Amino acid sequence: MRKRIIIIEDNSSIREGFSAVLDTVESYEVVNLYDNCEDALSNIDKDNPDIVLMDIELPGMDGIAGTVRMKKQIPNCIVLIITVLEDSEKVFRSLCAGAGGYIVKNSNLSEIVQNIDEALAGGAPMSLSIAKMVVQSFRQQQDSPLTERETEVLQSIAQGKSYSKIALDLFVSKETIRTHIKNIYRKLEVSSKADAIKIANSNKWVIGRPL
Amino acid sequence: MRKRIIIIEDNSSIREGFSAVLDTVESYEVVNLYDNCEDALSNIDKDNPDIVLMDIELPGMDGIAGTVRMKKQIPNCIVLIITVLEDSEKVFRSLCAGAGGYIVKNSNLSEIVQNIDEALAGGAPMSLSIAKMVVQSFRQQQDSPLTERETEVLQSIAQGKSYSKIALDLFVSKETIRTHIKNIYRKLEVSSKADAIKIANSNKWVIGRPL
DNA sequence: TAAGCAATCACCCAAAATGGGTGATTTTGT
DNA sequence: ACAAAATCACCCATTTTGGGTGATTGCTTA
Repeated sequence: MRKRIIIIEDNSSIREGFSAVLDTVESYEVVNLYDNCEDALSNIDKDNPDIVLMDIELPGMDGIAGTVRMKKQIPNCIVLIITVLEDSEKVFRSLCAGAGGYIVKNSNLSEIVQNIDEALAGGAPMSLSIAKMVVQSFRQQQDSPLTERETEVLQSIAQGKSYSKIALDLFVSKETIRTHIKNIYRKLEVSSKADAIKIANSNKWVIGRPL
Repeated sequence: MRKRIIIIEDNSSIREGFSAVLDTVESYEVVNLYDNCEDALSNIDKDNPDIVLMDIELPGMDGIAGTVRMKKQIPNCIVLIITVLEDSEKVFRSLCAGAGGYIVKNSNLSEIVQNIDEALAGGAPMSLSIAKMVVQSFRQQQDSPLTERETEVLQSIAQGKSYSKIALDLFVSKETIRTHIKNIYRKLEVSSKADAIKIANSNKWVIGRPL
């Protein structure tokens, strides 16, 4: 049976281009084209796609939120993100949202078909370059102004712990933790937990994920 | 000039095996073998390695902490983790710690040499399977008991924001946020921010990384 | 050796945040 | 139409937080 494909992409050239290209493939059937998620979502049951090609940058609901809803509606469909490999943050978030893989915008027909077939076959349709990019984005920077202990404390703050709890966990006095916090605030030039976490995170001075 | 290599691995068979194999390569020089990080660290300046092959599971300081200190001592050296591809959590953490790549324990000579040469060449010596595994570990679970709004609120909590700040950001009253928190606590059967974050994180009900 | 940094701890204070309770209304989706 | 979700309000006591101004110990490095 031919695989049903829908394309959600606001750039009409790219949208029509992909569509034209995919329609030449025997085993595919492009059932619908959309320039936004909302319309696609409201037709999703009728379209009943096997594959969704989704742009990340979209007017209204973006491709990440769209992916979440799409997977909720029809969990068996595979969402492939159409990307230009620029924003590793967005790529990462769409992965978390349940995207099944990627298609690079300037791919040629055979690459696109290969990606889709990989996805259909259940393999992880993720190119090495994308995986590397995402993983790369987790590398900790080495030039943090924070000491190891301060990083540890900030990490605990990011886990929502109170000063007292951190003190217990690190076997020191609450006052010691307070001192560390004060030093962290001074070094990062902030005066609240949220700001400290934001600064430290954007500079990758702490590990992004609570472990 | 021959590249200086040290191997840190507590299993003597693997350690000696790698050493023997690498010594047959013209461009490599295995300068030392260790069965723990501590000894390796104290000799690091003398050994002055270009490449460190490091096991993750080690007695005493583990390979992740070892990687951090190693990179701090000699930032230019490349740490390659010797792994059996089992624990995606550990793999992820070693990436964050600054590991430059991976070598699978059962690799044959040509694979090992290829990985090391890739690392030396500055490429990211990471197999697709490892990258996939790590990225996979970030997939959000779909069966969260939390609503979208509640997830959003918990996410903000994990960013260290106060109820007032969250209320401002989401354009609702502080009381609304408090209600959401109460519902979150009830659903997760906890009664503190830290516990809620811990539960939600271990079940991947929130995206692991603060964005 | 002296200076500097890191890590530890203490006490003061006022403002803010938190957790729990008990309500309510409106919107949304099925 | 019913249930779930999202919104808001006011009560209460306790804890947490941020800022200040100290101090001691140990390590490193100029």
